[in-house]
Amino acid sequence: MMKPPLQLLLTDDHAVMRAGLANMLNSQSAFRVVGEADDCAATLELYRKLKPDLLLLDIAMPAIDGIETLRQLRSEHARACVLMLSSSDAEEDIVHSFHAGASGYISKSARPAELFAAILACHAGQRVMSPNIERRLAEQSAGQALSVRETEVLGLLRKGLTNPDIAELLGITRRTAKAHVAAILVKLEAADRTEAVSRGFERGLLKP
Amino acid sequence: MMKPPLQLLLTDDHAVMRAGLANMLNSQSAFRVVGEADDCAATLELYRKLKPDLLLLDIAMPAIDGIETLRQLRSEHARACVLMLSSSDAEEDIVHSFHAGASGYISKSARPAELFAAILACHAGQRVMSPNIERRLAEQSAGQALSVRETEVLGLLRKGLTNPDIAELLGITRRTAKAHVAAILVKLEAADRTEAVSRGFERGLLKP
DNA sequence: CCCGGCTTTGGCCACCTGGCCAATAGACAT
DNA sequence: ATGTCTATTGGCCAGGTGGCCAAAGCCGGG
Repeated sequence: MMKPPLQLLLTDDHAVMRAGLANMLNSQSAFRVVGEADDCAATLELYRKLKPDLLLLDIAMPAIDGIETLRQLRSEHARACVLMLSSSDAEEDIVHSFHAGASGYISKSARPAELFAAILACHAGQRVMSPNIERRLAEQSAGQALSVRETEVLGLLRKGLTNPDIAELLGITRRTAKAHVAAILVKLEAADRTEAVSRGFERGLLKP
Repeated sequence: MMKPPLQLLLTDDHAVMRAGLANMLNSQSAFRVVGEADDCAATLELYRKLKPDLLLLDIAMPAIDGIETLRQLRSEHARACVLMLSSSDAEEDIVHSFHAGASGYISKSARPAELFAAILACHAGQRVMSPNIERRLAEQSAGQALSVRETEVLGLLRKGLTNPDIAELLGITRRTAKAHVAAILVKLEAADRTEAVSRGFERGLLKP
């Protein structure tokens, strides 16, 4: 006796990836792709309509990224089962995904069999991670996390703002702006604000 | 009477993408995926062995990226037909791809039918680009290209080096280093070196 | 053969930067 | 309640930054 296939919803802004993934998953009797979305709005709409067993959600998307999409979905469907698909493996994405309520996180570098297993495990209520992702999380937890304010300041540094600029924009003194920058430099192990921004991109704190 | 299917070689570091793509392409009678590679070395090796009609090559790869892989392949097989697959659509990648001898360039956001058409057109000897990529190239040619030296300096800025640091490293005076930085700021329309680095990431001049 | 771009170099100056000293108030966790 | 973390603020200073003036040699395309 066969179980009915799992109903899957796919979200990825790359049509080629969606089509390939759908093709591959549908060739497995355990899965059935019932819908595809290419952005946040379509995902929420299809989720309401289709009530899939699991959502496969790509992290990197233009405008509203996968993490924000996940947040919005969660606020509506608290028990949704969502497996994040990542290309970057930036540690920030992983941490944020789980904070936003992801059920699992798997890299696109995973072999198909690993993906299948991840979907099943995820649906069975387990927290799923690619082996190499677990390794990364462990080794990189050495890097301090930026506070909310610091992340905000990093975003301003990126735009080329000086400390006085930042102070005015945030309504604080330039001394305080300077303190935030100093904290960022320490936490990102950067020699100056320029290297800090570059580290921001490397760590996924900043998106191109 | 059917033509024999086109023999395709697939290169992408993401196994999920490869498998999905292979699945999709093989479901078309016009195509046949004869090999898959996940890095530069495997690509060169399989190309020699299989002599495919066309190589579908992903741009973004760790260690040796698609563009460098393309260069190496070209130096060996001058007439190879290579269609670049991109996730980023950064203009730098596109320009460099064609410089390195790509036959075509298509975004992963393209619909499957567009991909099929691109493969056929590419094999027929045409230069292929996604419509939205052509648009980008036109509108962004406004941005000046960095010279070789300037690109080199941008890479050093990213590491947090000061002008004196750069001067010493490159064996030039600090005045000259300063001149290069100034040129970079103008061309990237950046207010300071920090914004320049951030622009570098946005434009694909720098890779995370 | 000439034009244009790349690379190289000098000095002057107002401004910004990051390191150093130390301290207070609020939030959240234990 | 005690403690840790965060955000906030002040002044001093050596050194780096970016804008401004201008100009030379070299190389490849027209």
